[in-house]
Amino acid sequence: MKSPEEQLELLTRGVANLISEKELEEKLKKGKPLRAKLGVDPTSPDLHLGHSVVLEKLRQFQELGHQAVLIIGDFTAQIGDPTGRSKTRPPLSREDILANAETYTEQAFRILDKDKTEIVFNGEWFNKMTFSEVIQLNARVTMQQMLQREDFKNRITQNQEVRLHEIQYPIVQGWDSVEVRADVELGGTDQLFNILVGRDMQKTEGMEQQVVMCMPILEGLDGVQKMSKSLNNYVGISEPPSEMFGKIMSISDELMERYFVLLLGEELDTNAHPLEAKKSLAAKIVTRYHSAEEAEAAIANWNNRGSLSDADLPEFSPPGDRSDLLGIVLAAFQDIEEPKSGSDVRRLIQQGSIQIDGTKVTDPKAEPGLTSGQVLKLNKKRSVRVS
RNA sequence: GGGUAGGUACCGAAGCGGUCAAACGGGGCAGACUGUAAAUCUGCUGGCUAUGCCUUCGAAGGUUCGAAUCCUUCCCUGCCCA
Repeated sequence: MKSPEEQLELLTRGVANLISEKELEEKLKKGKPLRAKLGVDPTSPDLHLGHSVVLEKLRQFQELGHQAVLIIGDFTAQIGDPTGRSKTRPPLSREDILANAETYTEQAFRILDKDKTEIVFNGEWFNKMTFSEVIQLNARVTMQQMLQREDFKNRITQNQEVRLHEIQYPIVQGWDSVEVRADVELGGTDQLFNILVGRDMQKTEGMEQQVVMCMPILEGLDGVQKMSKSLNNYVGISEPPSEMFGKIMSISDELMERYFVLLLGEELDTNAHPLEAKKSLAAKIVTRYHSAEEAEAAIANWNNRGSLSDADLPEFSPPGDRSDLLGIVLAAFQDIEEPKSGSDVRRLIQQGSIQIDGTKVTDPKAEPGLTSGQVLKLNKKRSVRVS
C-alpha cells in the first residue's frame, strides 16, 4: 500500500474542488480504507465519457485499497429528476429503474472493479421513512441554506419556478452520506452544494464529516455545454469503436486539449499536428473501452472514409416498393436507425448531401437504378453500400 | 384569497381579425472552405411521392365568409399583496 502522502498526491490530481485537503490527509493517515461514495440516479442507463471522469477517480480510490460505495438513487429516480426543468420527466416505474440500474452498473464496471464495489439502493432507507421522519429530516436544513444554491438563486432572479421537491434533493442526497457513513463523496462540480449538505448532516449526527471531492465537468462534443445525453453531445462508453472514434474526431482543437487532460490525464503534445494528436486521443479512448486492435481498426476505417473501396460500410438493400431517390434515401436512413421525415430527406437531397459513388444527386424524383456495390452517401458521416 | 403579467414551433421571442406554417435570434441540419476541426459564408429548419393538401400558436367551446389574433369557460406559470 502506498503511503498517505503518495495517495494524497494521486487522489488530488485533476480534482476541481476539494474540501479539504487537510481533512483528506488526516483520514488517509489513519491507515483505514476510506469509504468513497458516489451517488447516481438511474434515470438514463447509458454512461458516457462525462460520467467516466468521476468513475475513474473512484477507481483510483479502489486501486489504493479503499472502499467504493455506489449509491443507486432508485428512490430519487421514482420522484423524477428536477434538473433542467421545462422537461418534467415522467416518473419512472420500478421496473424501469431496476433495468436502468442494471445496465448502469454493468457499464460502470467497465471502469470500476466490481469485486471492490459496494452497491446500495437508497430506497432501502427512504422507502421506509414515515412522513414525520421526513419532516424531521427537513427540519435539519434552513430555507436560506437551500436558497444559497446557485441554480435556485438564478432561477429565482430570472422569475422561473422552483418546485419544492427540488429542494429536497440535496437533503435526500445528504442523508445518503449519513446512511453509508461516507468518508469522501465524489461528484462533478455541479454537485458541490449537495455534497456539502451531506457534510452538514453528518456533523449534526455527530459523525466525522465527509471530504468533498468534485471533478471538473466534461464539456460535450459541442465544446460548450456539459456532456449529456439529452443534449446529444455525448460519447457513450459502450458505443462501437468506429462510432466512438468518429465522434471524438469531430471535436474542436480546444476541446481536444481538455479531453487529453480530463480523460487521459495527459498533456496535449503541442508539437504534434492537431489532426494527428486528435487521432491519438481518439485511439486511446477507444483502446480504453474496447481494445488496441479495435482502435487500430477504427483509425483505418476512419482514414478510409470517403474512399469508395474497402471501408466496411453497412449493407443496404433498396426498398422494393420505391425506386425514386426520395424513397430510397428515406429507407436508407431507416436502415441505419436514424429515421428522418420525408421532408427532411427531401431537403437533404435538394441541398446536395446525397451522393452515389461520389456523384451528387439533387433531384428527389430521380430514379438512380442502384446496382449492387454502389456507395450511397447520406451525409458527412454516414454512407451505406448497396447490397 | 386579492391584484397583475403571461402561456406561440427544439429554446428565447415578435405577431394582436385576412397577405401566418407564423418575423428575428440561438440551437440543429446541409453545402462551400478546411485538417470530415474551429472560424467564416450560403441555404434549410411542422407533416405529406407536394405548383397543391393536412395538422399546429396552453385546452375546450363560441363569434366571423375568415381567428395565433375577438368572446366564454377551464388548466398552468411568474410577480406584488395577504
